[in-house]
Amino acid sequence: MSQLIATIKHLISIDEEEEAIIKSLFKPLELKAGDFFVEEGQVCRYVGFIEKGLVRYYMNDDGNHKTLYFNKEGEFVSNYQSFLPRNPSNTNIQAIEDTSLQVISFENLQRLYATVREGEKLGRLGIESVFVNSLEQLKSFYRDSPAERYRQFLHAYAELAQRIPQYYIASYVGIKPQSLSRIRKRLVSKAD
Amino acid sequence: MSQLIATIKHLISIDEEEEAIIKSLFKPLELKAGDFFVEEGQVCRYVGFIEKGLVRYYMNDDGNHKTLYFNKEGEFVSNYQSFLPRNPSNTNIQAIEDTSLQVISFENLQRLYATVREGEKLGRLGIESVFVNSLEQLKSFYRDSPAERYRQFLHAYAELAQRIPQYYIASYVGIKPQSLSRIRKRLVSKAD
DNA sequence: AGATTTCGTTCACCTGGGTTAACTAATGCA
DNA sequence: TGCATTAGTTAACCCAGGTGAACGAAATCT
Repeated sequence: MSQLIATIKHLISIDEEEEAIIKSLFKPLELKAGDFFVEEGQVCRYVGFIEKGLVRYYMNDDGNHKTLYFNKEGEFVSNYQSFLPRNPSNTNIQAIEDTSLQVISFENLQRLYATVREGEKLGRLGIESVFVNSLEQLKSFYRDSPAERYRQFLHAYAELAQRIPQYYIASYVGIKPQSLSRIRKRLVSKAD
Repeated sequence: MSQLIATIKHLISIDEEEEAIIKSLFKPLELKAGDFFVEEGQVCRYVGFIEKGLVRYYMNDDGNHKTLYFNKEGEFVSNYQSFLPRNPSNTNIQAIEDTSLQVISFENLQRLYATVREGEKLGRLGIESVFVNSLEQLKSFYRDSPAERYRQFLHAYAELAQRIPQYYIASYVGIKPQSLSRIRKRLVSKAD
């Protein structure tokens, strides 16, 4: 919980009273590896803050799982496209490892907006960062080859590369595991 | 201006007084074909509503222009990633045709939020729709081949295909003009 | 109208990711 | 502990898009 408060304090100023309110609005959630934070067809009921663990977003392309994103400890997780308008989700969010979260419901988030002075700002910053991430990822598809996207993934998530299976990384990069193997081989021979 | 009001009424309820306020907060802007709504490095100062004409978003990938999106009459246009946090834009928005807009500044948008009862909702719906579009586009890169993306473009923007040069469409689809020519030829031969 | 640039097409050749399949190593399970 | 499944690698072949160049048709300029 202290991690969550620290992260929020990086984004907005809160006093002790507000800190107490925020703490009362979140509740813990534990996911085992393989459990779902949201599943396709369900409405995403929470925004979660990951204290420990790792989740992946993926969509189902008849049978094929395409990995869209990862979130790790210290980050917020939600399908805002489902959470905000309260529509059924068209993507899945699944724990890759056993994962501990603090989650806030839609109703409690409205309370947070109403009672914490910079609450709305917090919400806005959260959405903005998700939005910017998705745009950056889109731009990367326009700009970069799969090999380059893999290189950037390693660069941006060096420590995660150990915890995420290759075939999820391949999927995130937009290619097949066999192709990622090939790319890795090419990178090693070009070793720098 | 009446187009703008009609579009807003599709999204939220406003009374006559609010309608008058909204009208007072927008001002007209005319762009000649080739003019910029925002240019890289500038802060995007407006959200615009296109009354007539057509714009494209593109990013500069050292010399290569990658087209990210199009907006036509009846749609809102802005680089929210620059407009909201008031950061310099990393993309360009350029008129493809002579374009007539009604634009609202950041300050006036805050006034709209403050004085129109469902103003905040209007803002939220606007952002949400842009966000959803960008996610759908990202998913399409994971799911679909360039040929399929072109097919979907024709389906979604049938009337625009006449007004947008091929090489912009190719760029939007994520391929070279030569490849788009090839794809078009394949589509014709498979004619259905 | 004539000259020039821009746009779209076609072609030949190249390249990198997809596919299928085989194999090994690691992991999970009984 | 041993067996079965899953994960990662390699290889051969295929194919769609990239590249560079050439060409004709439009659009633009003077």
